[in-house]
Amino acid sequence: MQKQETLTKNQKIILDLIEKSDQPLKAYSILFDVKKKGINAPLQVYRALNKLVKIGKIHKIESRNAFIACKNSKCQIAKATVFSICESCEDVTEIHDHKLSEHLRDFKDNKGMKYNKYNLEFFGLCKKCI
Amino acid sequence: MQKQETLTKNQKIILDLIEKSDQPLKAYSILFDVKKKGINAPLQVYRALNKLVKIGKIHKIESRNAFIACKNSKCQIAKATVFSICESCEDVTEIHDHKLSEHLRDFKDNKGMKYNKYNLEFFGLCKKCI
DNA sequence: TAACACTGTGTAATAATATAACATATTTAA
DNA sequence: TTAAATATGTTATATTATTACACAGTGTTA
Repeated sequence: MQKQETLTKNQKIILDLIEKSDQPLKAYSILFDVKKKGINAPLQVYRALNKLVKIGKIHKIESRNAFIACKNSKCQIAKATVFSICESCEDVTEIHDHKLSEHLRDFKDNKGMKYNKYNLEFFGLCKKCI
Repeated sequence: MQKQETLTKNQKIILDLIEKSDQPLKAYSILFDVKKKGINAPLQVYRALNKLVKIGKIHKIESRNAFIACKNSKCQIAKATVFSICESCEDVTEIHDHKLSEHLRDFKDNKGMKYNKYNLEFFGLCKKCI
């Protein structure tokens, strides 16, 4: 069981917006969209985004500087993310593959490093774009 | 056998610099360092970086917006990269793990997507920082 | 209750990362 | 030897993200 986070007003507004989109949103496009709700400055957006990432409600697509909601409602996994990204249409999908997750979770390098997180991004062409 | 790329002057200058560092360098720190060699503008740096990434001589650490040389001299693998990143000292190491590479290379999602590239970043604490 | 830590807010300014647009030069290939 | 492709140099600008400061709310804890 995990502590149920209570979101603040700004965090809710921004999470709502991201959850309504099935594709990643960029910080300044979020800013544009939430101006009508009284969020005026980049920092207000980034603060909310950082918090939402931290608690696993959204993930950052590092190669795209964009943020996508985690569809896995029970997801506490801010720490183990896998995405597929179409380089043509930029469609992004989060991948939940048990075997792959296991493999990555159990991965040990030869340097004695202790991992607590990973992010994997696959690139290619989606069905539509092939 | 692969076509041996001939690098231009700017590309060589920037590759040299990155190869001399065992840690990732950021574009504007590269710019600062190569100003004495007559490279004056961000775009000159980014153009060289993009080319070097494309031919696999360097890799971009997406989560850090930084560039590291590929130590694997035979590396044609701009397309399959794995890194370990220490979140305390920011030490970055490229990982070459045959079994892991195989697993990732062979990964198929359930959406019929055709992958041609992936990037995996592990985060944690290195030996020194534990 | 007051003192404190902690987290969040709002605002302005600025830093850091990256690309567009244009004119020109060099290299490669037909 | 012309055309296509790639690279250069420069200026300006777009995009992404943080610093710094003043203050407000919430929950200890003493």
